[in-house]
Amino acid sequence: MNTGTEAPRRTRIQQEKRELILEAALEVFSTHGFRGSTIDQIAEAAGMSKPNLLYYFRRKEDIHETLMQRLLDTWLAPLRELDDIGDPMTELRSYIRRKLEMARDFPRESRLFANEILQGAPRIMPLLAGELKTLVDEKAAIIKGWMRAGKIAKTDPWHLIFSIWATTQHYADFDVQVRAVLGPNRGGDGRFEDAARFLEQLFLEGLKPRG
Amino acid sequence: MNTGTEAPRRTRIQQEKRELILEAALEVFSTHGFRGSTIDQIAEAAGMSKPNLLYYFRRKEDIHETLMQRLLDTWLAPLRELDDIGDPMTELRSYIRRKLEMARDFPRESRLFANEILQGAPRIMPLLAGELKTLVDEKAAIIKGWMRAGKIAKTDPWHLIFSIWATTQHYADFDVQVRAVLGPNRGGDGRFEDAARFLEQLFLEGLKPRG
DNA sequence: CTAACGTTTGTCCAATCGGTCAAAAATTTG
DNA sequence: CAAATTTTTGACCGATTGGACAAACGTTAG
Repeated sequence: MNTGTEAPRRTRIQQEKRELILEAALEVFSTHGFRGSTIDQIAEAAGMSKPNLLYYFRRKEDIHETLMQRLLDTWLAPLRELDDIGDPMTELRSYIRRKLEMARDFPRESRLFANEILQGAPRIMPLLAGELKTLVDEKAAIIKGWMRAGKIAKTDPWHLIFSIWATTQHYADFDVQVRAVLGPNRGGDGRFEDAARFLEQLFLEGLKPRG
Repeated sequence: MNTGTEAPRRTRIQQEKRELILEAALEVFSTHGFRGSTIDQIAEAAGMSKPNLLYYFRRKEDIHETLMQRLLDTWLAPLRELDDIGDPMTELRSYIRRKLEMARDFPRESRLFANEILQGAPRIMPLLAGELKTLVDEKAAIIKGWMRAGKIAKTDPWHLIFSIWATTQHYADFDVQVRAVLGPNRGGDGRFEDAARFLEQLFLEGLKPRG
């Protein structure tokens, strides 16, 4: 019976339907949070009946859990890519760029994550204090090395990472506010390029007037 | 009967109980969002029965609405204080500091706001595109004046404001993650001072190594 | 005292929630 | 084809939701 693979064996139709449900759930969870979302909403968004959805995911939590697991892998990929083989300033700049691109291309994933953290991270707390902390500490050490070598200004590497997260994810999580404030002209598709230009200058040179 | 004040006349006990409810609701709404919170939760947190709570606020939405109205006044106060009578760089620095202090002292208000925006700002959208946009445009003009005068580096004033919002509010909205990553030692009460030091340097000089 | 008014609560309601289940329908297998 | 298996659905369940309501309670003014 066992096909030999480790993952739970699923038919082609199961794979497709599960994917459909996860796509719908991402849409719903990211805009209403976990408790604010209903199975009916997700089922309707996925174009199937509630019992049918529950045939593929037995509990509401299972959908959310699967979604979060996938999210964290892709979400931390940019940070994982940060290493000290290249020029430090270039390395940081491309990390910021990649992060901003993720906010632009995967805003729902960003909001899903933000919702979870905002509400106290009840479902991923161990991951934050474990895997995430380890990764950040590791990258902070690299950055600290750059500072010691005089390649970038001496400052707090952890808060530097926080500031990159905050500024880039802001364009996904607070997108409604950003667009409302920028208005129809400046708030169009070009806003991400404006943001990229601004962030590059901010992290590179700050606001002190140039000579 | 009328005391002469314009506000709806309320007995002393009504004022107190309403305040109690709003305090409890802030706690609950800020951690579970609007849909994720229940009247029972708020009533229990306020130490009264559900019907008693509904005697002071007829609907769940009324509580949330009152909370949001109060929030926006105090929330935008720091930005309102920004004017061009002082030294630009000092003015910006103290705005950042005030904003960070608000994230430290009023994290629940920050999260309440973040929850609302994250979910598409269904209840305050007109305010964002109206009052908020007007205020930001006004301040952006002041900042632009500073840039023209060569007082600070030329860049996008709107995205500058966004970056200040993002970096400061991050310490309230993502507090759980910040503390988890920093760990018990660096994540203690001193984290806000570390953040203040870092942000000051970031916005002042950026990351380019100093000569 | 009593009447009037403001406050509090127990009880109830319809709607919605997450989830179950048996049976129908569709698909795959022999 | 028919049997076995997988997929889909309608009906239903207990729990929880936001809210209504009348009765009870407390307080104050005359």
